[in-house]
Amino acid sequence: MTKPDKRQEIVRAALDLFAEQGFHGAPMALIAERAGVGAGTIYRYFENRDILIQELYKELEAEITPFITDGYSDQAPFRARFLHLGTRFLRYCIEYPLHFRYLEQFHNSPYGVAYRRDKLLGKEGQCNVFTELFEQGCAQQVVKDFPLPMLCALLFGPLLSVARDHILGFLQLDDSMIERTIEACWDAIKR
Amino acid sequence: MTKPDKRQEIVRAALDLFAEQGFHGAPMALIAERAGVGAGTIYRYFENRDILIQELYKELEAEITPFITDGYSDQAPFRARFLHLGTRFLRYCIEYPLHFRYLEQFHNSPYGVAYRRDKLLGKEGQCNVFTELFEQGCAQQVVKDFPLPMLCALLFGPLLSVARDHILGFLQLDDSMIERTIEACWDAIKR
Amino acid sequence: MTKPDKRQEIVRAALDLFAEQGFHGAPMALIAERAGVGAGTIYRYFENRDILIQELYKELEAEITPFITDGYSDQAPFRARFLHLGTRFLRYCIEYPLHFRYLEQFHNSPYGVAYRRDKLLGKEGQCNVFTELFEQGCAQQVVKDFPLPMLCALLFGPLLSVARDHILGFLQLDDSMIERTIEACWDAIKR
Amino acid sequence: MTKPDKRQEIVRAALDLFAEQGFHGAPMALIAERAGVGAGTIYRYFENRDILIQELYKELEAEITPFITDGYSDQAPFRARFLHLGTRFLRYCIEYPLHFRYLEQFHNSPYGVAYRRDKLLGKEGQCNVFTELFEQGCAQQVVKDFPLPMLCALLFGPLLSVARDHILGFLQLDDSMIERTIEACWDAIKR
DNA sequence: GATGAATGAGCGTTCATTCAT
DNA sequence: CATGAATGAACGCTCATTCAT
Repeated sequence: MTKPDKRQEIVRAALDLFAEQGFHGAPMALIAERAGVGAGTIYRYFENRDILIQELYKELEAEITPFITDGYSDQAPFRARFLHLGTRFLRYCIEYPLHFRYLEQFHNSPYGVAYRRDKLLGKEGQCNVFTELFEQGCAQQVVKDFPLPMLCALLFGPLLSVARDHILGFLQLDDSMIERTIEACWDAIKR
Repeated sequence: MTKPDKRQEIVRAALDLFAEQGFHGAPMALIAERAGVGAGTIYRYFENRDILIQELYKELEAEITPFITDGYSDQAPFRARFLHLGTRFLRYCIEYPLHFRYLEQFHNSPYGVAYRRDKLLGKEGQCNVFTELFEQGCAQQVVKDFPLPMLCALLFGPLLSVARDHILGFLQLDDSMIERTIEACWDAIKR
Repeated sequence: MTKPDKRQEIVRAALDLFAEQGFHGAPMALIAERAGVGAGTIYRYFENRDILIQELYKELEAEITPFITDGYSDQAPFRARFLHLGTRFLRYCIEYPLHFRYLEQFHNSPYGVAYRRDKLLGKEGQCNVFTELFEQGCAQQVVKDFPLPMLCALLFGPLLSVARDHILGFLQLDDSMIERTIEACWDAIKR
Repeated sequence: MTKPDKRQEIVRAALDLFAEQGFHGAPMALIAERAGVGAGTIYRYFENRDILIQELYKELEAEITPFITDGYSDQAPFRARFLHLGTRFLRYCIEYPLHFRYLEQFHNSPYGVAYRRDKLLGKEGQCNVFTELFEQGCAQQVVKDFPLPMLCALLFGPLLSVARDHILGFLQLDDSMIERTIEACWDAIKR
C-alpha cells in the first residue's frame, strides 16, 4: 500500500511551490526534491502534473469548508450567516496565504475554468455552503434578484481582491477592516 | 521603414493567442505563424517575450481609457459619474472579450503584480480616472471611509468576475443587468 | 547512482568533436549523438556548455602532468630536467593529437585567457612543474634573466607550433627531431 | 562602380570587431552598423561571411610585409637581417594590437589551417620574406639543419606568444626586452 | 547601387515523463 | 514500492543571408 505520508509530503511541497513560484516556477523535479522523494514517486500518487494540480485544489476545497463553517448555525438570521461565512472566508485567505495564492492561481488558469464548467454551480463552486445560502436568500427575498453567479461575484470579487492586496502589502486588513469589508459586500447584495 | 502593419499583425496574433490559450499556450513560433511572419520577425519589434507581453498590456491600457471616458463629464454628480465609468468599463470588457481576457491574465501573473507595484497607485492602476474619482468621493464623504485599494476591490472585484462569467457563458449580461450590477457596486461603496 | 561511463562517453565525444571541428562546429546535439546519449543527458553531468568546455580542460590538465613527469627526477641536473619535461610534453602532444588540438583551442579562446588570468601563473599555467623548473633555473642563473612568461614563450611557443604542424602533416617529428627541437629551445633559454 | 570607401569602412569595422570580440562576437549586422552601411551592403563587397574573414586576412598580409621590410637590406649579414625582421615583426604586433589579435584568431581557426594548407609554404606563410631568409640561412649553413616549418616555429612560436602576453598585460615589452627576445630566438636557430 | 526588414534554420537549454534497477 | 538517471520534444532566441524597394 502507498504510504500516505509520502503523498502528504508531495502535496505540501507542491502546494508551497505552486503558491510561491506559480505553476511555471515549480518543475516536478523541484517538487520531488522539496518533498524528499524521488521524481518518479510523484507519479505513483498522481497520474501526471495536471492531475496533481487538480488534486491539490480538491484538498484545499476539503479543508476550507470546515474552516468556514466553524461556529456556523443554519438557524441564525440570514444577514448574520452571510457575515459569518464572508468573514471566515476572508480570514482563511489571510491566515493561509499560501493556500489562498494557490486557489487564486488555480482559479485564474485554464484548470479553474474547466473546473467551474464541470460544476456549473455557484461561484467558487467549491463552497456549496454559499450556494445554499444564496439560494435561501433569493427565496426569502432578502437579497437582490440576481442569478447566483452574480451574487457570488459581488461577494467573492471584492474578497479575493482584498485578500490579494493584503498579502502583497498593498492593504492592511485588521479585524475591524475585515468586518467593514464584509458589511460593504452585504450592502451590495442585500435588497 | 518598418511597416507598422507587421507590428500590428504580431500584436493582434499575440493578443488573441494569449487571451485564448494563456501565456503558456502561446509559444513564439505559434504567434509568428498566426501573424503570418517569420519567427525572428517578432524580435524586430519586441526585444523578447516578456517585453512583448508588457507592450501588449500598454496598448490595451492606452485603448481602454478613451473608451471609458467617452461621454464622461467631470461636472456630473458623483453617483452619475461612478455609474458612467463602471458601466463603460464593464461594456468594454464585454465588447472586447479577448482584450479583457488578456488584461485579466496579465493582472493575475507576476507581470501584473510587478506592474501594480511599480505604480503603487489605485487598484487597476491603469485607469487613473478611477483613482481621481475615488479620491473625490472620499473628500466629499459620499463613499465609505476606505483606503483606495479597498474601494477598487469593491468595484473591480465584482466587475471582473462578472465579465469573465459572461464571456465564459456562466451569466448573461444585458443592458439592464449591467446597470443593476453597477448599482449593486454603488451600494457597496456609497456611504 | 550516476553511471560514470555515460559521463565518460560525453567527455570523449565532446573532446573529439571540439578537437576536430572547433568549439563552433560541435553543437550540443551532435555531442550527444556521438556520445550515444540524449541531448538532455549532458546537462546532468555538466551545468552548461561553457562548463563542459572548462571541465574538459581540467580533465586533460589532470592527465598531462603525470604523463610529463613520468621518469622525472628532481635531482637531475637542470638541463637534463628541462630536456626531459620538454620532450615528454611534445610527446604527449603528438601521442594524443586530439587532446592537443583541444588544449590549443581552449588556449586560443576567451576561456583560455580567462583561465590564465585566473591563475596569473607561468605560461601553460596548468603545468606547474614548468613553473618550478623555470624558477629554479632563474635562481641558479642557468637560464637567461627573463620573466617567467617569456621563458614559457620560448619553450611552449615552438613546441605547440611544431606539434600542430606535425599533426597537420606539415612536418614529421621522429625521435631525433623531437630531441633536436627541445635542444633548440634549450639554446634559446640557457644563459 | 562600388565606392571603395564603403569597402574600406567595412574592412575596418570588421577587423576591429573580430579582433575585439572574436569571430563569434561579431555578427554581420553589428559590422554593418559599425561600418555605417546597410547589412546587405557587405554582400556587395564580400560574397559571404567566410570570404570577408579571408579577405581581411589578405589585407593584413599585404600591410605587414612593407612594415617588416622597412629599412631592410638584402645585403646585410644574415644575423642582422634575422634580427631586423624579427624585431619589426614583433613591433608590428605590438603597435597594431587589433591587427595582431585578428591574425592570431585567423591563425587558430579552421580558416588558418585551410589557408596554410593551400599555401603549403613557409611557416606563417604570409611573410615570404621569412621564407627566403630561412632558405638562405640553410644554404649558408648559418642556421640549424631544420625544415622550414621548424625554423618558423622557433621564431614565430615565441614571438606570437610574447606579443599576446604583452597585449593581455601578462608581460611588459620595452625596446630592450624586444631586442633580447629576438636574440633568444636567434640562439635557438643559429647553428 | 544601397538598404534594412524579413526570414527560418539552428542553437543551448528545460522539464514532464519513463523505466531499469 | 521507490528511485533518479535518461530521454527528447519543445521552447525562446540569434543571425547569416536575401530581396523588394
